[in-house]
Amino acid sequence: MKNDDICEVHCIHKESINEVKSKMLEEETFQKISEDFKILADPTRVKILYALSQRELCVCDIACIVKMTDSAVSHQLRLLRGRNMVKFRKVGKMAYYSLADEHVIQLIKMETEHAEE
Amino acid sequence: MKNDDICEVHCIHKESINEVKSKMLEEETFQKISEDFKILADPTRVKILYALSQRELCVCDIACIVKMTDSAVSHQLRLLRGRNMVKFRKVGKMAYYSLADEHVIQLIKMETEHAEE
DNA sequence: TGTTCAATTGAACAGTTATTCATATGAAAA
DNA sequence: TTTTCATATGAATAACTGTTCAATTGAACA
Repeated sequence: MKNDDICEVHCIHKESINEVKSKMLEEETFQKISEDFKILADPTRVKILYALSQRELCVCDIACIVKMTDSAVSHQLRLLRGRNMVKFRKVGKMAYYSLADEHVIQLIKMETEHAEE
Repeated sequence: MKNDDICEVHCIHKESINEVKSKMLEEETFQKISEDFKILADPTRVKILYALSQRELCVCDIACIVKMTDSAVSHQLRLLRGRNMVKFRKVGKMAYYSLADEHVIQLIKMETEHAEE
């Protein structure tokens, strides 16, 4: 196996490595976690989510609030929809979006407080 | 100003917009928040931080644990150092890294629990 | 002094991503 | 039906990012 080879030769602290290795999470879990954070790694998306945490809004309103084109906002909403982070209802031509997952807002609020130091 | 123009013509819910707009954070704050999350938007960095939350480790050990080359790990550590998320002490040729900010681990743990549903 | 080795660094490459622009959809109003 | 308008979408572009590779640094030891 290649995994071990990387170390076997040069690594120094075998005990530390084994101890920490045994506590590591699944590869898949780390992947999932970073993918979730990736959603919040863009200011436009954070703004959209923050705005939606205040109240339900249509695409046009969001675009106005976050100062982006309708198209750009729509693309981001599509992404957020795919992640089940927002939901929407159609009324005529318009689409009203709202938060589907309050969890993200907790993360954002937590980070806001930490940033304000 | 261009900011208003985007809306003025077509936007529908002026009250909603004004209400939400007044509650929005500073542009700079959103920028800062998303930059912080960007750090956690990569599985290798999450693994490194998680490993360091278990104990102090040298570059070589980390490389072994996260299954990456020393070089790749060193590049990421440089980035994390720049953000004051890790600190290190030199002992001879080796560099022992540890967490400088417990806050990130809280975020990761929070996201882990949420991911395990 | 010269060699070895952990760590660092810069340049290059490949892969990803956010925005723009043009176009399409589909519902309401004319 | 035809036009209008909110939203959605695909393709293209530009900017960014993570890893690799080659080379360097600097400490320990022969």
